[in-house]
Amino acid sequence: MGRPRKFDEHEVLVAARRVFNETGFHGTSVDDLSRATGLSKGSLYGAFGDKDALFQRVLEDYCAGADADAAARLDGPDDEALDRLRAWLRMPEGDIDRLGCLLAKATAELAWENEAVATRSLATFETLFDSCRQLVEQAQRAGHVDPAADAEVLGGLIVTTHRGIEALAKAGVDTKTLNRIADAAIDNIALAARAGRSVRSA
Amino acid sequence: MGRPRKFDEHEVLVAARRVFNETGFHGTSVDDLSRATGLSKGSLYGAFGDKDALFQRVLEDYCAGADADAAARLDGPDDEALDRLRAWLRMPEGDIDRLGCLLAKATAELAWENEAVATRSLATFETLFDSCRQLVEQAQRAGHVDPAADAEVLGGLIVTTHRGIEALAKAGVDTKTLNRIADAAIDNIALAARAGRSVRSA
DNA sequence: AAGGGTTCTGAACATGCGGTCCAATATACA
DNA sequence: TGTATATTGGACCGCATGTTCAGAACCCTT
Repeated sequence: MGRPRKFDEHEVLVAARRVFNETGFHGTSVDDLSRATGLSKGSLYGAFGDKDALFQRVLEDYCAGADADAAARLDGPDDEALDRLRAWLRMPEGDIDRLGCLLAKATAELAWENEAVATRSLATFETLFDSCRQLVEQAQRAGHVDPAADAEVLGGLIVTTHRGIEALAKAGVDTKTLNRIADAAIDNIALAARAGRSVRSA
Repeated sequence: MGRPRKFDEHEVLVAARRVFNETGFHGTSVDDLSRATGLSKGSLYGAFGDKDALFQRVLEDYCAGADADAAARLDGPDDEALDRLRAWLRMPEGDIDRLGCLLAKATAELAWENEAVATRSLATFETLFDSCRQLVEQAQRAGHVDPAADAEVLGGLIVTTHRGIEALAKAGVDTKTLNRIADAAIDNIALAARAGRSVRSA
């Protein structure tokens, strides 16, 4: 009964995400969203509620995808774990559906006033922490990272590097430089397997 | 001649920066700025021009300070260079006047539409790259980092880590975790001095 | 003391925003 | 085909925003 929807919900969320990514939450008007999604304002409100609710749906959709990607990254032989981490850090060719984009807006613009946004963002970050920790552990089992190293901290370091790369990319640093940095980050972690002690503690 | 200003320009810029940092550019109304600075809206417009111009002044003021700090960090003996980098990466106790704050807003919200903002932000990032490269070179001279390592890439990696830490801090990751990550980042660079080769190239 | 020049004040303005509503339309079922 | 139900797209409203302006306040010079 009743008329069925003419649009695909997920596609709308993706289109909306693109706009939010470009112009931020407060910088995006509902008219912008209407134009980008092809839905009229009335439809948007009918389907998703107000602008805040729509953003939260977009964020949820995005975080769910990021969580799934993080889980998928765990699949594979131990001796390729470092390569998977490396691939994750390097900038994609096609360009920018990187994690940080929306989360950066979310945490920078909304987290301070919207608890739900803050909570959801942090949850995805913790998923990332955990997935990176597990990948480091895989690399440890493969003998690519010092088994005595703290996998949790190294995993955190990788997430941090990822977020930093994304931030610098947005600031305009060129891809080649960022990819060299990504490689260095992985190489340094691999190197940690060999030495095992810092200069400081020596 | 003429009536003298009742306010200190730099103080106004700092107050404005604090507001921009909290609520972002589009999320901050001129009334907010008026309240925070103690200046009436008319005065703000008279002294700084419109909102965009004020933001650019704030950014310039902030970047200049960041540039100066970067230069100051270069002063000191070579064998303390790594410690200076470590201190820079660790979260300050007092809290958040960190670099990334305003630059994050600037690049995330305005860079895409305001060329001047993008240019100024990138310039400060390149100052940072250079200062970190020099610090790594100091550490190399002190024997704390492999002299054969690429100081430019390692410097870039440190800037990246710094930005990542700042991003995670904003996302709500606790300070203790972030400081462990900061330490690991430095330790890994120091370790690079010992091994010198990555697992990959082995 | 008077005048000129500059700044402050606060109210007013035009614009664009987020949010709401509704008549017309399209679909599914009986 | 007819009826019920949802969607649609645009018109509409109240409000907050960025911006401006005329007049008052103030300092310096003469």
